[in-house]
Amino acid sequence: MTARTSTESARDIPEATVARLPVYLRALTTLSEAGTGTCSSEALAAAAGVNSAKLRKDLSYLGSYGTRGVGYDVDYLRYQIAREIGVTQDWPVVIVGIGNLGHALANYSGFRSRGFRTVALLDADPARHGEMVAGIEVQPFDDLESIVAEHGVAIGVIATPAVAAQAVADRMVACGITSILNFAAGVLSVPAGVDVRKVDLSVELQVLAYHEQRKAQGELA
Amino acid sequence: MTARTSTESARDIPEATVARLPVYLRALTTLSEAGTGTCSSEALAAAAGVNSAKLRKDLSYLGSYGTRGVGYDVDYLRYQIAREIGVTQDWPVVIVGIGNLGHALANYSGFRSRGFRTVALLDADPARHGEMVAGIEVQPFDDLESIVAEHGVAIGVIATPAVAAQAVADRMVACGITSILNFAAGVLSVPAGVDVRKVDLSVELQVLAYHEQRKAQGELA
DNA sequence: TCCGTTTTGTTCTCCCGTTCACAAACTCCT
DNA sequence: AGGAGTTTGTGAACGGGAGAACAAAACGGA
Repeated sequence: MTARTSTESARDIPEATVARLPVYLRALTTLSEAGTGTCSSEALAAAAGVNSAKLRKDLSYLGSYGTRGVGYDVDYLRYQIAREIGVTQDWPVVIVGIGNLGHALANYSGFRSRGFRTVALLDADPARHGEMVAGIEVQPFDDLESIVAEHGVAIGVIATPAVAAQAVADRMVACGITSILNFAAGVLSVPAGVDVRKVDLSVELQVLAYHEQRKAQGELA
Repeated sequence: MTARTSTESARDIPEATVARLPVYLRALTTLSEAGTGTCSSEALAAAAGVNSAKLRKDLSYLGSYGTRGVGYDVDYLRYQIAREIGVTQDWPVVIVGIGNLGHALANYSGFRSRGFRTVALLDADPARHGEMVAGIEVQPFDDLESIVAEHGVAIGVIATPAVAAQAVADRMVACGITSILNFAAGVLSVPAGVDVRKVDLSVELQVLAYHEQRKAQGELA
């Protein structure tokens, strides 16, 4: 899904593993807050909802952070995963398109608590400019370039209607953004070296509908 | 991701293909609206953002709906895919948790236009009851059972805080819902036969952060 | 110190999904 | 009617990820 064409680095962690690391991170945070100091791969796997063998294999890509016969130190492992996926540092993020979804994203606490700082909310509609959302003022989309330059933004979020998405993406790429999270429908085309991840709510529902339909067919057969 | 333990049916379409069918469906709709009557696998694949060989293989699981040397009839193929994933019929949906995200979901036009009808918005907070969102009144969560029974709801959406999610899922399952779209953080445990799909916004950003960090490391190496 | 217990890290095998490559099938032109 | 040109549908090779199984390593008790 995510196009990777940039430079290869020493250890490359499988894409499937990368997608699970944030899940482990969250499980570890929960365990830590519950006062757990050490946990086995079995326990952590249960908390993360995966197979323990898969968990151990995933962690082995990062290094050897466990102790045989004992398990993993929760806080230590948590730090190692956070460092590996880069959430120990602070990532400035720009959100474009402050409709219903943009509002929800701006207010979503899960971003800030995980190292993502929303530095600007942009919208092309002048009627929205000046509105305060989640303590941040909505600014004109044309301010994109100056904001990206000022804060060194590398990650952009697109929450606009589908028709505007490609134009927004082009502007983002032009001013140096290299990672895009896209909530708009349709396919974005971006140059090599730019990562795009897409979240499509209606696709998720349609997949559920397919399985639901199959269940119904099975019953009357 | 999605646990499938229900009855196996005649043709089983690979999970990866099922996830792409909605994308093809959208591309076909766009083509149809642009007045295109026929298209090749190459053209459709470009519109959907996939490899043409993959597209043809995916479509071959549904049947043989193309014509060699010509391509696919846009409207005919669109109908076939829609029928296969079950969006020719109307799916009643319940949304639980009418915070920022719940608002966005209730207002999201992509659901209704794709055969999903929001029949109820539920929230445990009495302060929200009676509020009109997207033309629908927010009702108490305790009305879940009666609403599900009345409308024959099979699909539920969870947009609550993480702490409430498991309890909501349990109630949903107890009253007959068999497909859940979960936006809350954390792992849901449900009995076999119930499908859960999870959308985790912060996981998506963290995956981007990982790749972004790698790009940065590559530059200074 | 030595042995049994626990748990990690890793190897091996299997399966699913992707991609290539090509034969079959259809259209159009002569 | 026949041949050239297109495009589908699919067989086969390939690569990556999932899970089982086990050896290596640490701990604890006698």
